[in-house]
Amino acid sequence: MEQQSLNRAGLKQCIIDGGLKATHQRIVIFEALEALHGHHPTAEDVFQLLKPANPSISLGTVYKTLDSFVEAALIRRVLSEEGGKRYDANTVSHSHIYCSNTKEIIDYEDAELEQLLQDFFSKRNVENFEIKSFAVQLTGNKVEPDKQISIKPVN
Amino acid sequence: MEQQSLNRAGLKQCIIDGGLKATHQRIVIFEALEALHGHHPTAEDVFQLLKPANPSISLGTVYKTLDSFVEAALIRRVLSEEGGKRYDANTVSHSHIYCSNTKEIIDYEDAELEQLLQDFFSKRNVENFEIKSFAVQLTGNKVEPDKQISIKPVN
DNA sequence: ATCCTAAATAAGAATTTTTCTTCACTGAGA
DNA sequence: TCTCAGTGAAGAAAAATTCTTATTTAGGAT
Repeated sequence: MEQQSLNRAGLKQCIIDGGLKATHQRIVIFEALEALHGHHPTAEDVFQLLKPANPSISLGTVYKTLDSFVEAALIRRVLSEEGGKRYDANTVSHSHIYCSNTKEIIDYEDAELEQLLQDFFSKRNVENFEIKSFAVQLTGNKVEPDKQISIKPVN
Repeated sequence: MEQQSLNRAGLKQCIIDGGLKATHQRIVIFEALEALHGHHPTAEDVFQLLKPANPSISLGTVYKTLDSFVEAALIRRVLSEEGGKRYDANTVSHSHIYCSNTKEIIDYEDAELEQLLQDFFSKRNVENFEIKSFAVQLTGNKVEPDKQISIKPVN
């Protein structure tokens, strides 16, 4: 409980620093995003997580708040093949792997890769564009050791 | 006209090779996708392009067909921050630049970058994943020389 | 060439996702 | 404390996507 309070003060400051009023709704929404770290939630996901403890919160507010946060660069939109809007409180430059089987989006952090691209784009000049960020999008299939098909021999 | 007929035969074969029945609707949808090369259209975009010449085509068919094409790997879904489903008939590995001002998605083809990543991922082993493809997503702002603000001095 | 059948389509209803509108309310500075 | 621009709730509205059903069609078999 006390740690949550501490976090809340921090979150509040973040929101203010982003140039937004630090309302209760915004604070709990930000909190939910941090709780869902690595899950790349939709507005609906955040809403569902919040509802039990905040029965009066409105889905419209969640949508609007998430977009305000993105505009204030407090969070990011996550690129999606599936067509929904997804958000990520992790603003540190990182990449994602999209699993075409499970439709999951998984964080992929690779310092070496980051450096490689950093170097590349510091030299490379992209015509007519002021590049602000880059990330690698990997597509693949999860190889789950536990989901291996194993036919147990009779006897 | 004759070239279109030629293309149609080719497209038809593509569709069959993808394991799908080559219906008229599928052929004209594929044709529309090629015409919209580099535009990363939505289902609605394709529908609007097709409707004048194919008044009986149904939007639902366009949605379903595009998904069938993706499943058959004839086309790709384009990653989007905006949350809509976008498609691309260009299956050659390439990257995209997202312009946060105009919300446009622009193709970025860079052989050197492709090679760099190819090399990187041929060595790098991503745990629990069988990587099938990769692409760089750039975010930035278009610098349009013609859109410069210039205040003409009085007199 | 004709027939047959599984697959595909049109049409529109239904569902899901997102945005918008209105009005009441509240955070934070004067 | 007072004020007010910004914010929230609620739900209507709009946009995007999927589903249902009866009808039609492609392509293989006859």
